[in-house]
Amino acid sequence: MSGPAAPAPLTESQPAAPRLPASPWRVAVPLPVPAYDFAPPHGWDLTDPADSGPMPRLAPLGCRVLVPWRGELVVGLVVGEGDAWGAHRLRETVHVLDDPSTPWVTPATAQAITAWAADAHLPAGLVWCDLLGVGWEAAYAHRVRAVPGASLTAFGSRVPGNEWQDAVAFAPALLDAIREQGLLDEVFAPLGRTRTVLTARPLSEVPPAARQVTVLRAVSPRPATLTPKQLAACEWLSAHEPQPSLSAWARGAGVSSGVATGALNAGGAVLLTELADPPPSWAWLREHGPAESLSAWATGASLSGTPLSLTQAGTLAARGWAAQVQVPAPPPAVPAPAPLMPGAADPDRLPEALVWRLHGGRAAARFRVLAPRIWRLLAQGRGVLVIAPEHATLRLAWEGLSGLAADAGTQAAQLSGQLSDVQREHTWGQIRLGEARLVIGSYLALTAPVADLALVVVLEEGSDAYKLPSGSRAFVPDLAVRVAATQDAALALVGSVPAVESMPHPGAVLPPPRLRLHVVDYARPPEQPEMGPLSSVHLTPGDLGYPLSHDLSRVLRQVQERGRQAVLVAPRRGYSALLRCPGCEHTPQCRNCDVALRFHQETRRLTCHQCGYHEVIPDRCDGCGERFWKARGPGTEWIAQEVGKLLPGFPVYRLDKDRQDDLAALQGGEPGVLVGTQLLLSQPAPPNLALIGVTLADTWLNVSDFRASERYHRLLRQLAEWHPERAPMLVVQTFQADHPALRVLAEGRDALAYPAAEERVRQELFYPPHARLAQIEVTAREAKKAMLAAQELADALFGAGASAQEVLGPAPSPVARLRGVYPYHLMLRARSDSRLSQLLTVLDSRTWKARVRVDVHPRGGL
DNA sequence: AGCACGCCGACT
DNA sequence: GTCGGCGTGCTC
Repeated sequence: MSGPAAPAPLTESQPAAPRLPASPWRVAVPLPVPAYDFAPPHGWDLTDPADSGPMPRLAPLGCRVLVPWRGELVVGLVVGEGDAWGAHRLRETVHVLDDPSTPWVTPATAQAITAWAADAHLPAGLVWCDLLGVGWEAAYAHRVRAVPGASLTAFGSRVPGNEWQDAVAFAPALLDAIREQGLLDEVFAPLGRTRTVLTARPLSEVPPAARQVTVLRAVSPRPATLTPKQLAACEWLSAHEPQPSLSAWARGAGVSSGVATGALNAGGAVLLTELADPPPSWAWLREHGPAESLSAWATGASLSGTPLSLTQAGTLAARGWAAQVQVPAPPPAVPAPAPLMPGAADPDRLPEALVWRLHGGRAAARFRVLAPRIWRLLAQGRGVLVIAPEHATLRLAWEGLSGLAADAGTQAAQLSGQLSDVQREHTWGQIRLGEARLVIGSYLALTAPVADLALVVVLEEGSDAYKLPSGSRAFVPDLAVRVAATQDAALALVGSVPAVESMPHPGAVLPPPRLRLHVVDYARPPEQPEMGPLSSVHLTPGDLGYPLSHDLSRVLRQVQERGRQAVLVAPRRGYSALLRCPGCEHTPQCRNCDVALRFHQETRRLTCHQCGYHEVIPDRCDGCGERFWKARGPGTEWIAQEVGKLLPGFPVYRLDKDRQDDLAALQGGEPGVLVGTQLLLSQPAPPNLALIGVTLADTWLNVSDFRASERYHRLLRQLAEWHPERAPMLVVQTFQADHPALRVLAEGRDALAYPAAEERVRQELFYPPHARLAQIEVTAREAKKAMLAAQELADALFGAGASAQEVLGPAPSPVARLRGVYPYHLMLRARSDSRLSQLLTVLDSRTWKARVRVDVHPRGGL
């Protein structure tokens, strides 16, 4: 390849020593397909400036490349070396986008993620598409020509010639056909980010037509034929010339326009075409410009005393006084680091193990303990990556840690979906060039090319938010383990409470935050359940009060009296979990899924929380024609309504997926009650918080998932440390007041108590961390088809030597029908990752009669 | 994922 | 006679 702008890694070929051919490259494209092999670009193995021996150049691992894909060029990531050249004739990589000395992704990370994808039996492209959030959209100028001496007439009439031409002039498929024959020369040049601005065009470049004006000037000597009035007008004109128009002249001279016309016709004045003075707004733009837009020009000029309307600005620009030019865009604004905390250089008392944990206390306290370690590593010139599961944790981490970077001689960079694409791209560049060595972000930061990575911190490693909802269903902490291990970096698990899986690692624990806990035990009411009014019938066990117990109501009234703040956590959004006919017990169901429809009172709708299907509330019961419904299982709407009845006149706010009230007053310290779902924890705690109520804790336990109680315990711990200083009263209403996940809090035990107990249970039951799980999901439109395919799969597994302990199921999904399909689940349970991967190879042994999907390390029932 | 190919029901 | 449903297969 040659040309004016040869791409970075390619130089003119030198007289080559005998060389082995380079291996193919394995390239992941952002599609749910495996990584495919491509040949290196033409000439790649001939031209390594750094090396003269008979070795092929290595694959540019972690670099982005352009590869031909279905007749077009797509961005791919080099994730490994391909198999030795097989029978398949490989297409060539067209271009390497990144300089191999600063790859887009750290080569070790590229391998770690790809290896995980292989172990999970997922296509590499699917995993990379999920995890690499920035870089797939490369902006480049692309020019083509025919290879010198080649004739492209066989490809048609509109084909590249011998001169370089912009590739957009040709159909991608045509170019690819020529490319495949080796007859296309191509050059690529990266395009920087630009913006369009308005500048004042230099006078010499303003079109002459724009500058010319017709003006009136007096003629001297004055013709003798002028009337007295015409003469006076001409005298005035000679003192005030040039005049732009007859009417302006007449007005100025104080005569009628007839007199002026007459004077002109009599030869007392002439119309001349002259070069005008540039308009003042042009001069303004030349001095103060460039302007971002027409309106910016108009307002800017007007503000500094040069009146300019938007239409005038438009006219001037159209006539050529201003030009639109592309200028390099300035770097986007990125989040500012927090001020430096004191104590960063304090002694570091944290474990030195390869994997360790730090839990308990409050977030700020954990970051204070963590800071000396991070500071030390940064000061040594190494890199640190901090991963948070959601925005609230990310914000706290940024506040608590980002200040360390400046003091340790580097920068902190934030990477999350909160930022714009442009911001993320800019930040990625800073990280890639080693300018920012402290990276704090969401899962999108996991593949960031952090220089000399020494430590990966996973915050709240047990959080379900780490389970990616999209195709790969990856659990981010699993990948963080791999990323850290391949780079010999340590892994720290830091959060309010350790995941049960973290317990085997060494660690530190901070004392639990102060807690005032009150448990309302619904299971121990006086005998004789008593029938109440409609909204509080069956579920009311005795007279404890439902859904707000008398105890909770009493504290809520105190909150109102004292002008404080309270938060109520409801287990679901909407008004109620379901509607039931009091006559025949019929419950409206979703038409696509086997679940009851949720009742939303505000929209008067029944909605499926699985698939989004909704309908208006039926007038009468399908089964018996009854006209009234009974609501069961209170949600946020119901709770908020009860609070409104209990505390008349007291502000009630709501926060869930359906409704996000403006919480400015509450965050400013004004009194009120906030009712919401778990989404509440994504907000800072209101400053005057005196009470947190959990309206029905049992909902977190009634989930068919072995992690349900762990999740419930984590929720309680997070609520307990939510407020950064205070210890609000935590009121938990439950039918299971003796549940150990709750009891350890009541007993003031530390963050390890419950996970440690749970780990012992898991050991007996052969569950994580003592086993590795993978769920195989088999789905089909007919239940029987899915069931039979799942059974065949199970038989194949047993045939391949799986034991009865290793294969659980198949069983229908907890929701038997979802979005119109029937999922069946098969759980694999192995001693080790390698055994699990070995069992999973059975999936690839043949094709199955239903859709099969693997979820390694599944979490959550639904 | 997208896009082709391919085989069976309701219509200009 | 065709248009169009989505099942299956392929992408280096």
